[in-house]
Amino acid sequence: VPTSNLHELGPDKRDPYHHGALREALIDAGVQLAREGGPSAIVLREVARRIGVSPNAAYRHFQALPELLDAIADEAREELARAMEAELAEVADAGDPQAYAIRFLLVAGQGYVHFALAEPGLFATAFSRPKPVGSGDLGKTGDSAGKLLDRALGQLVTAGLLVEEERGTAFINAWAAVHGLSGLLLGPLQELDPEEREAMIVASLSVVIRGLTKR
Amino acid sequence: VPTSNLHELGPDKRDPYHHGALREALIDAGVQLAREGGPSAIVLREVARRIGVSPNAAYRHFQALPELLDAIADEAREELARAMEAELAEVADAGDPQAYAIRFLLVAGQGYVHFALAEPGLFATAFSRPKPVGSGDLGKTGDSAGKLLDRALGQLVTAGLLVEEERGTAFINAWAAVHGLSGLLLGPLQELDPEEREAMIVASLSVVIRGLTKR
DNA sequence: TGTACATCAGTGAACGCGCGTTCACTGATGTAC
DNA sequence: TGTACATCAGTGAACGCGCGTTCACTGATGTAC
Repeated sequence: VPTSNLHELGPDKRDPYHHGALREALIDAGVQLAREGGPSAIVLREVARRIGVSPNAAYRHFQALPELLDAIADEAREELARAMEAELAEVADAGDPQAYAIRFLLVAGQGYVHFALAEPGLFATAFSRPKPVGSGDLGKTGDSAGKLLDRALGQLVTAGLLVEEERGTAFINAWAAVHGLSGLLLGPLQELDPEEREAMIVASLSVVIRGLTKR
Repeated sequence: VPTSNLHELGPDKRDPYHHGALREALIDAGVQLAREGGPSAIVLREVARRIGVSPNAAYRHFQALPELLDAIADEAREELARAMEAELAEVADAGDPQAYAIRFLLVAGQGYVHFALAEPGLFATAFSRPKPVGSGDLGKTGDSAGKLLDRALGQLVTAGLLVEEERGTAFINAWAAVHGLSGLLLGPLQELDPEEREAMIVASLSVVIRGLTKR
């Protein structure tokens, strides 16, 4: 194979010229670093090293490191949402809309905490460069995990378990519960064994749901 | 003043020999760095620089940097507890034990979140090197903030608002609520204005209390 | 269809920086006689 | 009370390291004629 043909064979790691999808490759490698060691493990030189590209090549695609970090954090948030969706896909609609709405919120919350426990590095990265959420558009715009929570709350409203005026409070409430639980289970409560952990997730979400829907 | 007398006058910044309280000074300076920039701002060389001591002097008092970091995180946790105590000191016992118990828990939670908002660097530092809390001794041992929460729950039990069997769940529940709220208000919800923020804190804690005490 | 040339996406070397830690040291302090 | 000496708590210099970023460059690609 003559050298001049290498480029016709598509991206080749050993031939760095015209990588073609370097931007995506940089983000992917960064996500991998985040997965392994959290936000502080994202290091431009190591990202480049993993792709087999010189460190300064990144500057063709990002103004500087922070811009790459933002892209990586975005990706981490997407992965969180995908993990939640995966768990939600298994929730069967069993006729009773009230039971379904409650179960949907519960599983969404479980998905959130499960992701934090399974991917602590990505979870921390997702919130290391927060995308501000305004009080007006809670769940409406922004990341897809927020949209899932908003959908869950909408179902509670439709089912008559939550009043529309409390939807904003409920949003923050439910989010705070799973977010806090995630932080604690990864931190001071890291010694809880898996069964205790799972029981706490369910109990915690149950209390929130009870508190929200009781009027 | 002859040079030989300097030491009799106690620690003197310009005369580094036999500083006397270097260990405490190192921790204090580290806490200050944490206050200003969070856990990642704690840097041994800068700590030493601020005291006016050579970097390696720290090795007389700490085996290595992580040991100093632990001491600083301990101190941050203490400061959190003190902030909560300060708010709790103003809670008046107004006869009704049920109302008092609820108010005590509410103010404890507010103190927690207020500290996070007022000292984000210290708050992050407090949880950057978590002291594991076992499932058996929730609030019994460990940091003093946990003891305050345990006291609050004890009062709820005494007042007949919480059953003893649910005390463990309640502990994690209430902690998760204020911890999560703190993280969100410092992160994605940082654009909420102070009134909205305060309303969310109260509303969030109310839901938890309602969910906990409703049986 | 072939060729000149601008553009694009990478390279290689170097920069200055600040870090944690180690080394051999030194001067002050406390103790034994 | 004075003196020899061990100990203690610091110093100063140096180490190796890895980082983000800048510079001038180069080879491949795409385009105009």
